[in-house]
Amino acid sequence: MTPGQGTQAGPRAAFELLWGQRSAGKRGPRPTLSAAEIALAGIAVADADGLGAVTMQRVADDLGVTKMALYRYVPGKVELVALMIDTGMGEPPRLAEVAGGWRPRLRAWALGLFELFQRHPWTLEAAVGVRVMGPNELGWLEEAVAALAGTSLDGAQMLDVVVMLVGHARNLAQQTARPSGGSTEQAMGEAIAALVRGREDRFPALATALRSAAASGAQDQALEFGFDRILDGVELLIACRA
Amino acid sequence: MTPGQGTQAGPRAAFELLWGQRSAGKRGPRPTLSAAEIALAGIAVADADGLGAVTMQRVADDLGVTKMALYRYVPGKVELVALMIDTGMGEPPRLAEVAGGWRPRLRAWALGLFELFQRHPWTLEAAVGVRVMGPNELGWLEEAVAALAGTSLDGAQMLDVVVMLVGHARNLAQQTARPSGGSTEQAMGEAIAALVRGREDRFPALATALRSAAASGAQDQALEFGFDRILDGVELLIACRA
DNA sequence: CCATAACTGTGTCCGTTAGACACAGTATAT
DNA sequence: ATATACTGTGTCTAACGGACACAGTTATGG
Repeated sequence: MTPGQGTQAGPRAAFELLWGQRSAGKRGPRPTLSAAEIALAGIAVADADGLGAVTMQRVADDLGVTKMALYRYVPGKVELVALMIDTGMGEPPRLAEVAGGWRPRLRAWALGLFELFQRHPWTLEAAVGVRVMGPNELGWLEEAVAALAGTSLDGAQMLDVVVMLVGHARNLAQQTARPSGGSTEQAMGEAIAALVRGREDRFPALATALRSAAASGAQDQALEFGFDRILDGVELLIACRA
Repeated sequence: MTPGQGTQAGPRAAFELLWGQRSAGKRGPRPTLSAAEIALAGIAVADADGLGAVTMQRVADDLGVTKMALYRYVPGKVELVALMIDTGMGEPPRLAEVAGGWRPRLRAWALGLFELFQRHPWTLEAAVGVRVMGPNELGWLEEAVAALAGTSLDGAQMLDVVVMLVGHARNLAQQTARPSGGSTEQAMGEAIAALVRGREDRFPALATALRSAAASGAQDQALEFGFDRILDGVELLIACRA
């Protein structure tokens, strides 16, 4: 797409990289790198300077090799980013150790996902659109569905609940992302308030809501608030089905 | 960021483009274009061939001018994309005409947002991270908050509810996006099922959930399901506060 | 023990991208 | 009529992802 029309590899190559194991033919010089190392270097770059700074050149420089050497381990940049995402997710949390049934477990799961998005903000812009999920990402999904296994929900509903939680964690991480320390309510509130100021006639409801929010001083509860509402709704459904 | 280090204009330029009015000095030749026209051309390109195809060159070609002519109206590409987003949103829906109080109104609002994401899928990858909101985007927000104006919620809670709905609509549009007609449950379900197949031992809960979902045959209810759960939770809160 | 075959990393090249800048043409105000 | 402000164009650059040929390295088969 972007430059040079790229390799028309398609999602096939990404699948092989994420799920296939290195067959490791034995002949030839020892590989000085591995796809995992490259992914880690890319993650380091993305964490430090954003996804835009992740360049084959930059990653190669940080690893002390030439840009083209990376293509021995990684089919292309999109596949590298896909591997970065799955590597950055890491092992899914062990929810079986969380006591209290499905609700505290799902809550811990969603909170962990949110913290992950905060730790690696670039995943928000990297993991968009239809893409191939990796083993770790699927493992996260498995854990969440497993937490709902005992309930009266059917399979489709379980998946829908998980999608809801992902959406909320993701969307909230997105707004609390960049400006170096600004918290959720603060970042969003101040940005919007600055726009509404002087235009209260065009946005009256928004203006009063912002005044009320600023007066009550309650901050950074959007994440918890959303989880509470969603889980309340789910609990209601579970109760109705029993 | 990406190439050529770009203009270090910052969000200032985006704000001017989105909120400032063209002062329109009178001397010189008639401008053959306007920022709005350029944004519409960019939207057409993005709708047809994706955000990756939106190039200054491509947009300029479609408008019958040179690439550099665009820079007379638009500070740079990021500002153009910002204007594309706000233009693509269009006028916010008139919720006052929806009968039945806050719940049907919020539902209609969120559904409209979802349809908008489906109509312009590129907004999903364009509108990430902290960015300057435009007048239309703020107008959408105003409508949603206004729908909640009569309830017992305080300002911060109203904003939190809206954030939740945005997150769900966005996240769901993201999964039903590309593969040309694949519906939500189908697209996500089939993609995941293909990965789980042959690995049922690693993802047991997921495997049974997928089997159950496939058996029940219920499809494309993830959107409605999420809205119902969220609004149930909100209704519960409103009832508790009264 | 040696030759072959497979594998690795490097250098060079290409097309495309966003944007800078100087220039020529045009329409209005004085 | 002339100066001034504005428009669109052509040319240039740095950086990007990726193709490709090549030289160096190591395990394997004879």
